[in-house]
Amino acid sequence: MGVFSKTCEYAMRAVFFIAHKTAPGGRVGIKEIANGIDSPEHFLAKILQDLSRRGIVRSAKGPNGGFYLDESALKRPLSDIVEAVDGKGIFLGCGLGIKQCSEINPCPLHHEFKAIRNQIHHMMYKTTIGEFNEDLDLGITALKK
Amino acid sequence: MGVFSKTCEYAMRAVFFIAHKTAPGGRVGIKEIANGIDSPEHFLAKILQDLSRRGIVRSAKGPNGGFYLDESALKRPLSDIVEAVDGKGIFLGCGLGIKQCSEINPCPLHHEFKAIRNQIHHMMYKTTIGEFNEDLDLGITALKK
DNA sequence: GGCATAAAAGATATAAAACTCTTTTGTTAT
DNA sequence: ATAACAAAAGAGTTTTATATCTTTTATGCC
Ligand code: FES
Ligand code: FES
Repeated sequence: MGVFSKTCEYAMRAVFFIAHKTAPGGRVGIKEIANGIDSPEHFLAKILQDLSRRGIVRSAKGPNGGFYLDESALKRPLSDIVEAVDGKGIFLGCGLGIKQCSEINPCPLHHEFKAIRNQIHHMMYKTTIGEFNEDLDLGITALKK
Repeated sequence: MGVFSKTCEYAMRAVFFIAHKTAPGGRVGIKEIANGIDSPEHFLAKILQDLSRRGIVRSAKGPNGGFYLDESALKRPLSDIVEAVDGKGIFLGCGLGIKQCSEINPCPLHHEFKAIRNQIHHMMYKTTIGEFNEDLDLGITALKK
């Protein structure tokens, strides 16, 4: 696996996709999202259900239903999604897996690892869900392949 | 999970432990290692078997047997262990999980993620297996709790 | 040789993550 | 009201990661 779980990767890509597709208003259905980010449809549905319960995305059933975001969601940091799905472990845990990362009982990598871990956190925290809409529009960045 | 798999975490801690314990020569048994890094004994045995097959650690059966390292191993980069256990995915894969991380078809996080990923790689590559023996001796750093 | 030691190898077991399928519930439009 | 639509919920299955247990093989010592 990479740095994040597959579930988390799908979650992030899906949210970016929803942000992009519904920027002009409207909703986007699970099939289109799954297709747009190249993920298994039913599995993604589960993930989005969860994000919906946690208030990160919104959803509507029935005709013209689908997923969308409210205004405030676009300004949320990406770290909210990571924490919702994978927990805070990645931002706080020891690189060598000892029970408790601390200054008092540090592992050999502590100093250097902490710096990198904080950078990951910082990157995810300053990145907002909505900030890539333009790039996606222009095709400068992509969410699959 | 953290950045690395549990298997990989155990592997790194075990190798540091072996490096430390056998610095003066001799070998160290699986029980002592498992105890010293707080890991399940039989599971760790599997991991070390694997590292042994890959030539990262050495082992000897019978009385006074156990695990040890040859000279050159102490100078190996930690990244060798990570690659042996988790593969290169963590050093090369896309942060959002798209099939292929590339400059041509980058995901929204590509630029920033790549920088961090390279730092992880660099940290693991410049860190050698033997370089923490002194700190461990002095109790400045620890491999459990 | 015979015994003790200790890792290697093999076979399972358990749990968690990843993925699939079916049914239910709520919505909209006719 | 009913038919079509689309997500929610529930109940699986499959795969991968993690962990345990048992048997075999190699080594050193007497
Ligand atoms: S103790 Fe290992 S990273 Fe802090
Ligand atoms: S394409 Fe996502 S990190 Fe390079």
